[in-house]
Amino acid sequence: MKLLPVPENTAGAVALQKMLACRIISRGDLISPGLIAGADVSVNRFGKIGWAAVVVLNYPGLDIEDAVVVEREVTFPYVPGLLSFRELPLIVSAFEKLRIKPDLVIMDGQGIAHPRRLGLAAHLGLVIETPVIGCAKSRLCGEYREPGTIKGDSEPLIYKGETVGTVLRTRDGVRPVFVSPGHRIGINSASKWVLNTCRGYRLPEPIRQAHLAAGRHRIEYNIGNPPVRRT
DNA sequence: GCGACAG
DNA sequence: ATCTTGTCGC
Repeated sequence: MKLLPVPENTAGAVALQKMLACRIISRGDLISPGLIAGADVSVNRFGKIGWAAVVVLNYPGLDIEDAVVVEREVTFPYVPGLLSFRELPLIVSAFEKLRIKPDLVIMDGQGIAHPRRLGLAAHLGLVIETPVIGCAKSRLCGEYREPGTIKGDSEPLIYKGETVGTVLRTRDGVRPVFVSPGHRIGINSASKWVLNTCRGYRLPEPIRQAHLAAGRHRIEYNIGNPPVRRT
């Protein structure tokens, strides 16, 4: 089956998600992933062009070993719950250009903490057949109690009576992040590796570096293509 | 019908 | 996501 088609409409996209979700493996642990990648997408103001960045870091050093940024037109609109159809084409093509393949990926967005259990990170895991963790900056679905205020404090994220992820404080006094398995990793291991790759900032280093890389390319584009202005 | 709603 | 400088707080 085609894992990432261009959906005819939202109904088709939803139907595909329901079929793919049953393939997700949300269990397992990783003992020592020597290479951890971060992925993120930046889209310009009009949602016309996007930049997908994938940065591979070694662990535990977290030095950059490889980085790829892909620039491409974004076609699918942003619809809550259907984000993967908008961003995955870019992300996947960036992964294909990577010289070094990571043992684990941390992706900006939800994993199985999704209405149909197929958030961006889960969908990515199926496509690249690699362990992926979803680490989102805000909630899409599910309920939770506010975790303690200290780095490492956490609370389960529960959706329809089922624990789908972890609300995790990655730094003292900042808003928590929403961690959930994407594919080939369990809930506990997912939050463990997010915490292990946090170095003084709210977001784990792999995602932070990917975000920075994508942003740099967007700036370059803006310099070469000055925005038209009205006087 | 109403509110919620990753990026 | 993006538009954006200074500013309040640990």
